[in-house]
Amino acid sequence: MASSRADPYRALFHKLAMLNSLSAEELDGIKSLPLRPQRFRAGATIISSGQLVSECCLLVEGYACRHKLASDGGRQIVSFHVAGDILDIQHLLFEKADHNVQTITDAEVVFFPMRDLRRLIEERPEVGKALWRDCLVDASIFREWVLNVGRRDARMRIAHMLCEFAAKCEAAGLGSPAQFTLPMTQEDIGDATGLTSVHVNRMLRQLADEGLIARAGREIRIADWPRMQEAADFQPDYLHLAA
Amino acid sequence: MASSRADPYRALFHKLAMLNSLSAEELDGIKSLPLRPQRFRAGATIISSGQLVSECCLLVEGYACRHKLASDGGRQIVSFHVAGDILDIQHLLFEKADHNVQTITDAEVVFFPMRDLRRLIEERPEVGKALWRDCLVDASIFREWVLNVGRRDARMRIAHMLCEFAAKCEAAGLGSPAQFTLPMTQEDIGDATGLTSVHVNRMLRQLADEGLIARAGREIRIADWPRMQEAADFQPDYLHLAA
DNA sequence: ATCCAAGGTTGATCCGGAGCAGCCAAACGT
DNA sequence: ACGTTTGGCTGCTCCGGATCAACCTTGGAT
Repeated sequence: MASSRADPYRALFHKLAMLNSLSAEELDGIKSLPLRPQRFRAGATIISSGQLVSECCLLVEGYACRHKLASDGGRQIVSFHVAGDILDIQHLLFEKADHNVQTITDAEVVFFPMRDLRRLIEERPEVGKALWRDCLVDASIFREWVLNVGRRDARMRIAHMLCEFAAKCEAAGLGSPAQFTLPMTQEDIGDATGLTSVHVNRMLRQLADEGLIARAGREIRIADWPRMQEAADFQPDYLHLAA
Repeated sequence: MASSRADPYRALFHKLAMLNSLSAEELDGIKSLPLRPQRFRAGATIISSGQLVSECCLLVEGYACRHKLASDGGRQIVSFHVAGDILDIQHLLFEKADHNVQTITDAEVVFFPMRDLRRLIEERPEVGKALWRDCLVDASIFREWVLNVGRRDARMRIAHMLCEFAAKCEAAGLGSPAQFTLPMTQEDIGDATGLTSVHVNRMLRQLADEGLIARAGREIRIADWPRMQEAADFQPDYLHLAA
């Protein structure tokens, strides 16, 4: 990871540009928001469930996830995030966090005061629309995850999770299905798919044995992307990457 | 079900009033939207995945659900809906449906042209804020469902689903945990919780044997609400029913 | 009054993934 | 260079929930 600070807006603007046509004034509006950068170590908790939140958190570099805890202590990851993702836009309208946000790798984030963001949205409704759209994509992904953990078997669940992550990385300019980094542990993958890390390990091996993926450390290569999508029941429509 | 048409706004305004302080002008703006009422039989499909949608669908009476299909034909219900719920607000910003909307009972809905709704939101940003909030609540519920199907055992999953539905019904003025109607079949409950209808049946019996619920036809009574919430790991915060 | 279709109920068997245990390899701090 | 920690890997056993198969109940339709 680079030791110098990355441009905090690059990844976000790259994402916004794909789907929304924001004017230079609107982007300047975002740039003029006061911000507070902060670095977190891998595994650090950025936001805890129940906490009152008055800032909006943008992931600038690294990887993060959101998760909830069951009464028996079981952890369910509900989303993975890459640079450019806003991690808690829901606090624009809710005071209290209903889930946790945690880093997966060392990460750099910036915080915007929610109050200033609200004002910007009032002045520049197009910015609000872009962020609203982002919420809707999030919700669509959650729906797909309900399907994934509710109705697919272990092998397919993991294949699907890999496809989605590959697609997200590609959209963020962090690689392609043919070559990307899988930053999370097998334990994390288990917590995202409702499986144990032991079983994740076996399924990854099986996918590799089938020639669907090739692993080298944390680098993953999917040689035959259409075949992998088929095996994963992955239809990327729900990511709404195209307008 | 009453044969005469219900006031299409009553349930929606009841819900909006709980969390948003919309002015009379803003509510009148909603009332002035052109609308097209339509009745559907139980089990009818209102919106199909992949379809282009240019109207917004409000459930006025009856019950509905949203679901996705896996490649093996398995159905995963991702949400249940009661009167007052908007069933597809995401089409405000997405053209194409990424999941299906289906009635559970005979139902009455009204359609608003999305174009007019967009215009209203531009003129009355508070209306947009109220709808945005609704999307965020939806997303929060999806996250809880991921946890439910990913990390809870069958008994708890069903108990949780019952608690959530009871809370939603109560908020909509359709009963209370002490007495409400469960309109869906055990097959539906299975499709929502990632279980088979056979196993749903056994778990419902078990919950009844434990005295947590009492069933009479499709009427459910939860005598000891705190004990049931405990058994279900149900903490209603994620529904964001309070401001 | 009778038929029939849905949905609810119960029993028997099977299997996918959990749980447990232990080992190995790489990365890290000192 | 060395111990320690963290994550990856593998074998074995067990169980929760799926699957298959009937049968029962209820409510419409005729």
